[in-house]
Amino acid sequence: MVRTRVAPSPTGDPHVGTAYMALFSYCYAKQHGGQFLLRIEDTDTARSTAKSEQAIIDSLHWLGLDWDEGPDCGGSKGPYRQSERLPVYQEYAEQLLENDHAFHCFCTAERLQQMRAEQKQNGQTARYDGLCAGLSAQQVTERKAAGAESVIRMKVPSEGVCIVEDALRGSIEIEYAQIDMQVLVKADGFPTYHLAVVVDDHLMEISHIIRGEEWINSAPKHQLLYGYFGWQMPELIHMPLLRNPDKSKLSKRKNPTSISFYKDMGYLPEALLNYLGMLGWSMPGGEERFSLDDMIDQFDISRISLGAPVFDVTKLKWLNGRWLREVLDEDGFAARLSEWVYNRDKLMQIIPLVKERVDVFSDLGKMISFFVEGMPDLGPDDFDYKGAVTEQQVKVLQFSLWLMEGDIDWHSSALQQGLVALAEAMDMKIRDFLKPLFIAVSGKPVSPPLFDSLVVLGPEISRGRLRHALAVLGGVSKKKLKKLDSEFKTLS
RNA sequence: GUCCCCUUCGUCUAGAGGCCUAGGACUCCAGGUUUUCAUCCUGGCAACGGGGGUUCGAAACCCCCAGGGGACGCCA
Repeated sequence: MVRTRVAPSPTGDPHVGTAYMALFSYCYAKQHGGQFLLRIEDTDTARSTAKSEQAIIDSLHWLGLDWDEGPDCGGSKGPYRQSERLPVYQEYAEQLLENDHAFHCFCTAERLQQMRAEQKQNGQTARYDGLCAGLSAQQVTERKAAGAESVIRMKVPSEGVCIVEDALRGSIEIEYAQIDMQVLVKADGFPTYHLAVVVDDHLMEISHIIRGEEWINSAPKHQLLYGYFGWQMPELIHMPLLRNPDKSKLSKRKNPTSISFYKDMGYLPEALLNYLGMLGWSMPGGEERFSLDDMIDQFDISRISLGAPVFDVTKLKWLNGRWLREVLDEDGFAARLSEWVYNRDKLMQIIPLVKERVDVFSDLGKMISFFVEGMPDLGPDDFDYKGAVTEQQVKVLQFSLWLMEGDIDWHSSALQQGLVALAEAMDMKIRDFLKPLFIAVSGKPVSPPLFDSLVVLGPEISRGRLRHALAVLGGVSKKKLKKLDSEFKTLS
């Protein structure tokens, strides 16, 4: 039985890279008549949020990548949220300890940092030096009794070569000496990714792991753990990483990476999926427009190319256009359009903002057009008003963007509070402060109330517009960004 | 720095030793259709990273180099 999974961590916006892995995992499972599951990897207590988990679930459902088992729908191998499986990991960590495959480690962060720095300086791979590996049971007990914090690390052979099989690349050889004695259980008692993923994939009977290439280097650790437990290793399929136009790993600083951004911009889920499918994979017949079902029918991992593809929004846009005009008839188009923006929920959000400002319906057009625009059509001239200082505007926009990228509740009052506080910290009148934001967000010097508008637009589009405005104003150099960053930090 | 992965037009890709004077698509340019624009159609620009092998024959196989990317966390 083929069983695949996608296992995102609920930190921040749901990423197109997650959708990419989910798509390939889904296709592989479905093609083989197997199951696809969703597991939430929330073992990082500091960064995981329920909000993010919900956003991931919503985004993947929007795309139509539905799972057979998961935290929202249950299943026989649950729970599917790692924070709810703590006793399970504890049991297996205990087992490793008993069989001498793991050990307690009391090293401090400072010591580890120093050790790594020295190793790197000596041209070695940074790796735990094994100081605590030889501690006796008695020593461990004593130190614990004395209240010392500790973690559990896995043991790794000091010699030899580990060979992991990748379904796309064949054998990959990595010397054990290169492999770190990974922490398996943190001081807070939570497992790290490495322990949790192995235990869960085995218990959930995952047969094929489709994940990003970034994981290749930790595959030996996982294989070692499978060996320690006496479990069968699943097939490994490492997908190439999606990249920014500058070839670095796809990141939100350089490219919109959030699935909801594309949803809010008015892309069709079918088109996004289709585009993701053509990155690193192609239909045997060379068709560029294909549906999820087409992909499942024709899927074949031997058609995956290994060069990491650049996520090119221009081509995605063209593809979306094809779906819009070639696949949808007029009824379908109308249905999708109202689903996107002219739905009742959205209108009910917008109406309170414009009702007082309108005499006849025909006044409405120019007032609300910015709610349905992607990026407003802006030029530097639009920021040229009485008393305008570009330098200052850039600062306002960049600082506001950072504020909005932070952990802020996307509600009118929270946004108002945050921005007003920022204006005060910058010693600016709120009116002057808000002006460039109005222009950036609405494309006009006047618009319905800003904070409420931001809420209607949503975080993705709002941030996108601020970035767009910054670019219109000439962009911010790396050097300047650094300077602004330190200034921003002193303010907040 | 150490280790790992990758390498065909600017970008996404086809290519499983002869069908390759390397095909398609996006972008861009030129032309046509269209009252405008868009769509659509036609055409054009543009690539096998370099060097060694193997072979009658290499974009494809092997080796070296270079370039790019990734990993080196009590993040995932």
